[in-house]
Amino acid sequence: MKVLIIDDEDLIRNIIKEYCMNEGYLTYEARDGIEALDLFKAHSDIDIVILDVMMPNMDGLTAYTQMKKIRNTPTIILSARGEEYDKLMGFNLGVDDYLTKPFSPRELIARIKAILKRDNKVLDSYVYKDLKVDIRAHAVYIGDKEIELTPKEYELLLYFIENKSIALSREQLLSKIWGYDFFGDDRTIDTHIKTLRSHLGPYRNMIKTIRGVGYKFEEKEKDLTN
Amino acid sequence: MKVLIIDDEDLIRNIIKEYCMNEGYLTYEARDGIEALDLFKAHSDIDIVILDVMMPNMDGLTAYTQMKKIRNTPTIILSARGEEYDKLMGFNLGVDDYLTKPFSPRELIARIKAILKRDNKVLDSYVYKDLKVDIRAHAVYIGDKEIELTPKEYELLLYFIENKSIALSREQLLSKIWGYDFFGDDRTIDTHIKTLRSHLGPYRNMIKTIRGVGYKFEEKEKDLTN
DNA sequence: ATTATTCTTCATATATTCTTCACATAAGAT
DNA sequence: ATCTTATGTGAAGAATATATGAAGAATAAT
Repeated sequence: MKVLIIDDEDLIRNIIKEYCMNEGYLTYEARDGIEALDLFKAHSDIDIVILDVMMPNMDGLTAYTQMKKIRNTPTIILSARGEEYDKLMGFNLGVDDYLTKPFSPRELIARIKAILKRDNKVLDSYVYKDLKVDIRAHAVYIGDKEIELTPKEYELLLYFIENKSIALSREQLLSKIWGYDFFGDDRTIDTHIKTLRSHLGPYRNMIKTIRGVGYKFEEKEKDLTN
Repeated sequence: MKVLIIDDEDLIRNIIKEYCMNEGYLTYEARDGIEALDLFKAHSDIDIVILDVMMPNMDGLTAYTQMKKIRNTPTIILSARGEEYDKLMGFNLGVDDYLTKPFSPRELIARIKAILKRDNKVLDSYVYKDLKVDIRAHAVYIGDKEIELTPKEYELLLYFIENKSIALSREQLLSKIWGYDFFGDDRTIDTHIKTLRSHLGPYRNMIKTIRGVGYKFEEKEKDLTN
């Protein structure tokens, strides 16, 4: 488990770090939003983010917004004041959890565990119109007909679903699905996208090409009538 | 219901015993792993084992290992040490439940009940078309003809039935059927799948291969017409 | 101890999937 | 409109995973 801790106060960071290490989690640390974003971009294997809203350079909410654009990683937000809570709600951001300082580290660890646990069995299934992905069965259906996907296609589709409406670069897809130790060609993605699309049949347009960037999965098929 | 209580502390043993008797369970008691094993061997009607990890002569985990070799009886492990490490190990070993001392006897009873309940709701027969598995008789039929399965094949089939429509990894099958202490090759599963399939004859396609993952048991034979 | 059965491993065969490449097509830029 | 660049696509060989057969090891039965 890898935790990204973002807080400008050394004391807080260290306490959190200690507790995380105690649980056997690996930690990355950042002092502000800029650092945090760099780390977040560089390490796609981060499992959870712990983020202080009050920070110099780039405030927590901005950093949070940016990170969500890159990847959908569970995040716990820390705040010194209760007022910030309203702000968060105002943003209507899908924050995973929220803690006000001062908090007990035990409480934090408990919440981390809860989120990671919840995350491990995130969705049992995904349904959009008559496209269904049953994760326990490791199967994909259109209507009641099962469509056979290869391992890579299945993983791709799952990753798209977990990150719907987020533009994903080829780099990102490679590192997340193929692993950091893949040194092949970017364009191999294209071929898998091709076959995945063809398997998705009428839903092929849910995978949208973003020229110069990569691909994005959206819950609306492009209009086929033109 | 017969409970084997293994703990070197008389006090703890007696408390557990009291509560068990209150529930109408019969109890066997052992002070250490050696005694426990003797009792366990002698009484094949033991329904559940409650085991302290810290004991003289033979420690709990060793005793646990030995018992698992003899029979697969649900086990609740007790530990005085709160370290997460032990807990994790416990769970990885396929223990049914885990409690850290001090625990409330009520909690223990609740867990015993949960396990026994889970254990009892196991179906006593499974039927699909003319494939019949009579669990009480430990026999499998296709039509009227009994098909002879080896122990591993039978356990595999049963586990598949209990987890139908769920993708099962080789790891999972190994740890559940072979036990956590099997250090052999993953691929030995394949061979058992092969022989089980061949024994299942016309139903061989109910065991579906999920490439890159493992196997899945489904209540529909793969369509052979295409 | 001997025999029979079952389990595990290994080598090989087969099937599927992955990757790359070349070329076609489409989108933006000039 | 043309050029440039990025993506789409089909095909083929490489890489990988699973299926299978056989043999020795382990276990249980006699």
